[in-house]
Amino acid sequence: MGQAEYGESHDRLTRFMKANGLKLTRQREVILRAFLDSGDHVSVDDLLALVRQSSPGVGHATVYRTIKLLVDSGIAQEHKFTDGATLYEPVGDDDHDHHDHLICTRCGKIVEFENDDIERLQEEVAAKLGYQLVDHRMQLYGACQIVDCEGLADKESGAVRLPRVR
Amino acid sequence: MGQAEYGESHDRLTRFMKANGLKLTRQREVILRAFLDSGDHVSVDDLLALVRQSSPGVGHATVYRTIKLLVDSGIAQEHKFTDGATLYEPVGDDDHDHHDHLICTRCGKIVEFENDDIERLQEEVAAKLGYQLVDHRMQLYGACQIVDCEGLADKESGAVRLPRVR
DNA sequence: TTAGATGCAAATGTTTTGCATTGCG
DNA sequence: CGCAATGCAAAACATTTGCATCTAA
Repeated sequence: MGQAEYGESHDRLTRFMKANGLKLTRQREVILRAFLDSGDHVSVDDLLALVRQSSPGVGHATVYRTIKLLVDSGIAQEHKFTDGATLYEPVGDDDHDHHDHLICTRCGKIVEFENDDIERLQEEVAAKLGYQLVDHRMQLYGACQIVDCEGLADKESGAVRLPRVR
Repeated sequence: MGQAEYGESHDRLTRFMKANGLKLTRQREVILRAFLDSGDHVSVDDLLALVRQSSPGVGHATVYRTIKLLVDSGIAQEHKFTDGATLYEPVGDDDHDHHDHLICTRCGKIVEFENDDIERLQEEVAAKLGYQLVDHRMQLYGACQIVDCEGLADKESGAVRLPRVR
């Protein structure tokens, strides 16, 4: 989210590659571009389809391997929802980073939100139990009251821009 | 979790079966007993192994099918963590129901906790976005400061009794 | 008796891996 | 040139399903 630009992410990827003795291949560049163009919440399969529009020869194993690289280099974020394949979204360049998801149980639409109070309480809980918080997953599942929700196809689930909920 | 007793769960299962025109088979009783005996956070594979100690002939498909029944009848709760198989735990008879998990990133130990403030905030967030909250998943991943943690085998992850964190 | 349950094997869907070949640096 | 990356096919997992057989009610 947050309109990650290609150049910036490309630089980041290049740096990551260099730092780890990896190579910047044609496929990796194509995958990166497709990933950033896609917007958000794509599965490896989605991404493969996008990539193949311009580069039909790319194998799915390459996409699996590359998306992991994007995660490790801080370009992509991984989300495992209750079912289906793992989804990935670009990490924002801006400050909207710690967000969670609310998934509509009727149409599968994914809404992103952030709530600093919850975030803070999570830290507190972990600390009180004697843990150093490393990561968290929070997903809310709910039915939306909006009319157009029900009609949405399962695949037609565009995410909504970050509301800041207080 | 709240020491679910066999008799009680058995009754519940019987009622559920009757209500849905299903049958209470030998296998289902064995699986139920093994599940309750196990304590908590078992995978279908764990459960199958337990079941086969007393009933070697049971097939894994049966366990998959039965554990779903236990979930539907309110005896078991399902948890999908970041990796590995889905884990199940008995639902407590007592009032400790809405709890979440903190998973140690070093040893995999699962600590349960409940925090009403977070719970309330989740409801609030959903409501403000126009959703009726149906379910939620919250998992904290952290490294514990306790000495004996590091040594624990990956499989040796016993869950700790519900601390109420405020 | 009969609808539902079982056990097996096979199918599914997602992700990983082995390996011969290709290509970046 | 040499090591890493690719593409393919196959393997690895977790879970589901088809089907002939069994069994609870």
